[in-house]
Amino acid sequence: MTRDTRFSALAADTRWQAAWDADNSFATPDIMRSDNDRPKAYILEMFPYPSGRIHMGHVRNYAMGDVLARFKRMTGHDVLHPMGWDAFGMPAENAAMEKGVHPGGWTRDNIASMRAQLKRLGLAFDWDRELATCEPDYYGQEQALFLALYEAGLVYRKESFVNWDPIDMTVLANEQVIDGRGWRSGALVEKKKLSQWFLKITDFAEELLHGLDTLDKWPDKVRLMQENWIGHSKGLQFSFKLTGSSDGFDVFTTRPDTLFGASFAAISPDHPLAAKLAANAPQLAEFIADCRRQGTSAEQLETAEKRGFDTGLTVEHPLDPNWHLPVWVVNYVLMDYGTGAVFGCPAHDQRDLDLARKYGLPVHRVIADGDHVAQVYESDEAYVGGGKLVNSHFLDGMSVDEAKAAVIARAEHQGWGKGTTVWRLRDWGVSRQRYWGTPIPFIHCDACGTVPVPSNQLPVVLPEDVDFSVPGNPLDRHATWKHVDCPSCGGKAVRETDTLDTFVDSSWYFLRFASAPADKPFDPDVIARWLPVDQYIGGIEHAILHLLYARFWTRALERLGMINVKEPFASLFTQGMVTHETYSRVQGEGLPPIFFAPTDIDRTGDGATLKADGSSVDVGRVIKMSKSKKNVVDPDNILEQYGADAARWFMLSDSPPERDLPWSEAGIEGAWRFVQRLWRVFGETQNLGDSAEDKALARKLHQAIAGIAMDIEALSFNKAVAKVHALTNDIEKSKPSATRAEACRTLILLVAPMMPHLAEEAWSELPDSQRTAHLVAHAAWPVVDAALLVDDEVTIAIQLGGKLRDTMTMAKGADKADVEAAALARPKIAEMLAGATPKKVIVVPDRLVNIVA
RNA sequence: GCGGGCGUGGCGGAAUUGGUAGACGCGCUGGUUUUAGGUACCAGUAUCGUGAGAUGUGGGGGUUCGAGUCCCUUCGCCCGCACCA
Repeated sequence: MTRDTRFSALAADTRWQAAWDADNSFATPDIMRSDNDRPKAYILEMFPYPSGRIHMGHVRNYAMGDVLARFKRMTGHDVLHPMGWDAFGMPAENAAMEKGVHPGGWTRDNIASMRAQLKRLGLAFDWDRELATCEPDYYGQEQALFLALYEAGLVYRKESFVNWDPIDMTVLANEQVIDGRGWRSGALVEKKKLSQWFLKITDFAEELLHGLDTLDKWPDKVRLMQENWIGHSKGLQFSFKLTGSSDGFDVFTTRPDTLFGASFAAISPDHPLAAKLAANAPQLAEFIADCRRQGTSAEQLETAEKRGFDTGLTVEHPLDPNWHLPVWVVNYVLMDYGTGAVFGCPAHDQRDLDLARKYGLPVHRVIADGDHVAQVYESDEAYVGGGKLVNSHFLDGMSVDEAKAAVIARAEHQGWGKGTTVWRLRDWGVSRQRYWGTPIPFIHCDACGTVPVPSNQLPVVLPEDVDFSVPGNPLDRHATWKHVDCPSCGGKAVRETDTLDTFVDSSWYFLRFASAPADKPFDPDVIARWLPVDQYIGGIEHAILHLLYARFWTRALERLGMINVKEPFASLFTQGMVTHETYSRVQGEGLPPIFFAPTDIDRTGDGATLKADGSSVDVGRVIKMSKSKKNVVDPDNILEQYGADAARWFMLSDSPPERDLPWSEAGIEGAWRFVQRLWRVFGETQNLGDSAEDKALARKLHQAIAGIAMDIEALSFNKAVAKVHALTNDIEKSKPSATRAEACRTLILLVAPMMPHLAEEAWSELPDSQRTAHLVAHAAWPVVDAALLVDDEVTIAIQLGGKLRDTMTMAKGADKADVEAAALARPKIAEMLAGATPKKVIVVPDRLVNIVA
């Protein structure tokens, strides 16, 4: 049989994808089978939103999970590696409005084309477990879970603000608010209060915080971000009494030590007192209305210029009844945090200082900053560091922590306040005034109030006949869907027309992947076997919200006794983005630059020209691939040109997986050339040459087997790739031998998780006697000969005063004294020492000798 | 603004976690093979210096026999901020 000198990637991709399909190679084993003694591996990548096309970020994410899943299969695990679709969400409704298509049809078409793209990558998914959150068999079960949480008292309704577009008469997402205006209408966005559904995630604040301690296989940065997000803080809650009134309001502070530096009390524009005062004060009402045009995001609130309105009221200082502080309504105090009111201490809080300087309020130092102790505070930068208390009566001389404790103790003793813990975490608002989401299974009845939909009437299915020609929620104006009989009294009633936040959909999909019975959300016994997910892989942008919500949902179901796991993801890996340089040309003053796609560009040395006319364009920074900057590379073109294995290989090469990966034409071509190079090496599997053994190569082979396995386990794919390169170099440099032939055969297995099509092709060429399975997909990872892992000689560095001067080869494990003597005996070293006796000699076994002269 | 992260040759990065900085790849330079281009193969490639050598991990300072790694400080870039997914 003659062998092609070139590996035909396209033909191999098709052939082996068909073979895996026919063989059902990646079916999930029945984990409940009675004789099962294999370890399990649940490998999960964050499921994608079906936008229509996969992008390189997906390719990278799924290539990583795939390598791990295939590797785990080779190392004898029961593997669950599923794929599905986070299929509800705004883009489908936007498409409906812009193109007149139905969100369902648009979404399902997108799923079909993205599924085909993923299949072309040769990903080892169990497609039988595919799910889409927009299908009633999924969201119906989600409704059942939502009702279970409701029964358990974890769901409630309250009034809350939304971004309201007064022209389009619709609720906007934060991303639809640009510079305070609606993205379509351009209208100034207002905050509007609506009655909405909430999940009591705050009930779990403490658990979610302490649970982080058990997640030792999560990145520290993610745990830290979640810790800060949950935001456990201890402080003082106390009441300010309004001067000349028995009324007052509560404030919370984490800095009770600075109480003597107070110069005003501040309440949120959304504080009840502000609303009460505004009723008789048109200017204050106008100020509050103005604040509500700021939008709802914390970022907008905190970056906006600090502004305030003096209500004219004053409150008594709790430590000195004769000291009166003015009460201001300020735009940076959040109603959702603490009590919605604070005292302002400008010297030691930047926001308060900004406000004080703007309105000429007093600024008193109470914490000494080194030698600076004067009460009058001059700087425009607040001092937030530690130090001794000054200008603070009985607190003078104490440290910040002592003063905090002293003030709290006095407040508790005198009865005007108490030490309190507050959480930054807020309850999760899950209401969305939109069509394309899971209907919230409730019915509003004038007589009975808000009534859950009885479980035998689930799922509440979204109506298909909806009209997107006018803005707003089509469910709300649907002619028939919302009108139902009350399940309780049988009278006329209306359905809840809000749908669930799509984060709810992604908060339990990993359970449904493991077990998806038709009549209930999941089977707890099966969940008990598969969960937790052994390796979860996704973008760092999900570090807080998605991951926190999924943890909460899992704990809530556990509290309800529905499952027995507390933490859904045992190990988390956050991969970096795929980036590309940008090509642009300025159009003229005031105009945004025009961007060009990489496919329209010829890259020359340090510049770039347009293919169409050869004119030059500017090469811009390397940034995340995005449609608006046109710096995207379509995976389909790459697959067609180079095949799946080259694409996968490039995604895994070079950049550490947690860091960004800059896509380049040169890079993918390099990967493609390496695929061809391996193909040639795989042609040497039967070339025994003259010698039977090549000890040095055997050593390198076994070091590679062990090293690559370790790197894959650690998801350090770039290092695994480097080791494959190094072994390939070693094989090519060595003379034909039985060892070399064996190394070539073993190399097939080593690259199989990363380049499965090439591996199958090479594997199929081996005689049956050299194959442990008919497909490499079923083959076992090669066994390491531990005796070959250690070298018997090591190179030892010789330093003089920490600078490298010489190296020598010694037997591994050589005695310290021998190593020292050998180093001192080196002619170069002796010459440099010139007979002087070293002060000190440091010997690091098998590593180096440092001689301090 | 708040929270988190990253920074090493022309480029992506490696460095057994305080012990020979630059593995491996890309690119580039020179050469061989090929009708030619591509492919493939061989050699070289941190910087300065003819050399011995010196310098070098964003900048500055420190700890240490020894720092890319630890500490302080500073600059730049990226991610998240609760209705994007």
